[in-house]
Amino acid sequence: MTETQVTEQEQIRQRREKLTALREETIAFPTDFRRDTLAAEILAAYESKTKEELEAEPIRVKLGGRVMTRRIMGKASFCHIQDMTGQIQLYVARDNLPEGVYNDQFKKWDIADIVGAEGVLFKTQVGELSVKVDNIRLLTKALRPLPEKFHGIADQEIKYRQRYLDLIMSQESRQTFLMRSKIIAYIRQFLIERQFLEVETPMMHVIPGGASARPFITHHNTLDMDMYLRIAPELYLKRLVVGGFERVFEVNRNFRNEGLSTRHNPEFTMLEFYQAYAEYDELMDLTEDMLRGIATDLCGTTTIVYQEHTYDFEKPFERISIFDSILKYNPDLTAENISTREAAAEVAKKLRLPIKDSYGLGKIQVEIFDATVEHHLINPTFITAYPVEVSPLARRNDKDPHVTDRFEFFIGGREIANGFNELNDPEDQAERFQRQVEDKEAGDHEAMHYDADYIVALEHGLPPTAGEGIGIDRLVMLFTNSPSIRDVLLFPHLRPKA
RNA sequence: GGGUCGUUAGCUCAGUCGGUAGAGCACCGCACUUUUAAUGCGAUGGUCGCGCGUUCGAAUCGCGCACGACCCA
Repeated sequence: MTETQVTEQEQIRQRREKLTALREETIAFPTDFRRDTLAAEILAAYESKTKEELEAEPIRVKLGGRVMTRRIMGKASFCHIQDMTGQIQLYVARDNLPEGVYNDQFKKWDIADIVGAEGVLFKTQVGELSVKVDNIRLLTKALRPLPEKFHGIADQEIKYRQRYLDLIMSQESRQTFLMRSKIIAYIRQFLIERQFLEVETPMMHVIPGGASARPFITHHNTLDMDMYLRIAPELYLKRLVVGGFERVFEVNRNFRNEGLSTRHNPEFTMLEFYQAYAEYDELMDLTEDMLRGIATDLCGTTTIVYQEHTYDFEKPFERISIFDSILKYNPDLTAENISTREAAAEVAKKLRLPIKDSYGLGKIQVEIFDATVEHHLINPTFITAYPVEVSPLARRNDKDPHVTDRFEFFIGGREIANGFNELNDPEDQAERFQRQVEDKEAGDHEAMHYDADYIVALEHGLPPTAGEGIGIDRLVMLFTNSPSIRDVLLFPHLRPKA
């Protein structure tokens, strides 16, 4: 006996013994079983049939699934099996099966085992559509028991670390990830219909760019150089627009070396898309259409409930500049209070915000916004006209050179999207990168690098373009009423198990 | 980084004032051919998160650590 077998719990040991016996008499893990239908398909098609109709015209089915419950009553049993669509009840009686199968096989199987069964549909005394089984096989022996059937898994840690158990046990959790898949598929279709081309750009960057964030560092052995996991695909996608792919998008992972929280995971999924010959207000329209479409087509309603709030996706979303939003939510402030660096710094000081000497007016305005406005943005809201200082890749506004043609989108006090007219002036971009390098040298770890190759691309000519990024995880949280980003990530990052 | 709560059987949870570790589900045995949290009877199963301390004696009290959840920055 090995070390593990000695310490193994009794229940696992018993199952392992059954597997050993199984190996001796047959192929323990057969692969030749084929099913011809699924639990939910059967329920959808025959639920409405009466007991008599099912008896008059017997319907044969072959199903595979995991045994979730078992009620053994001597020579007959009921059990529910679960496949990817849901559960259906099997009626397994000794006299309906080939000689010996019931006593020598079926009764020795356990909850969690995976079986293949065939038989005819019937209605039980209380009217549950079930399968009267006349042939059943064990397909996969499960060596470990399932969590308690009634309460399921209460420990969040187990739900995250052993997601497969959560998926087996929780219909709600399966629903969330089904919805996630549908949302992403919807977005793909939505963009492809509008002539966007889906592309894949590098995950490993020599210069991390496209966002303000600390990157993960990795190392390429052959080239003997450090590389960075991407923090955003932006600069590559815009290179593609230079190349003539005038509408592109990518849905994929970004990596940011930051803390973990209910809203942050080190790797998260971002949609970025770029449309030449468009401006940012058109992307706001497109974003509204997309979100309204997800609500209508996938949720079946424009009224979205998230935690304690209800959102109406029917109405047009509010659009307000960051400057005006500060005044709106700080009635004691006037335009003068946030129009000069000196006055704004005074306001920030009263709010006890940490303001560094290197911060200009724009950065201070954004700090005030983050502290006093962001959490108020419960209803879907576009905040526009972000300062140039915090928007190193966005095009300067023609009328007000202090701000950019940019917006961010908020729901429930959370940032969901960020879009702007792309800065396609290579000389302006070079100056902005230079400014970022100065910030980095001054100690700002999140400041951008100077990407000379990207400047060369811009020098070849980026057509007038608007682009946007949407945080998919946060979007899925919204549409699945999930309080934590971990609830919408199949395998969220946790601290290593002790 | 700070605060609050939690960690006891495979799972869900009790555990009184510090005095031999409890229940339900699961599992095992017996009975049971329309059950569905099946039922009835019986049995098995424990490094009480880890470490140190207080004490005649610690799941219980104290300190530290680990992990998790929530809130705050």
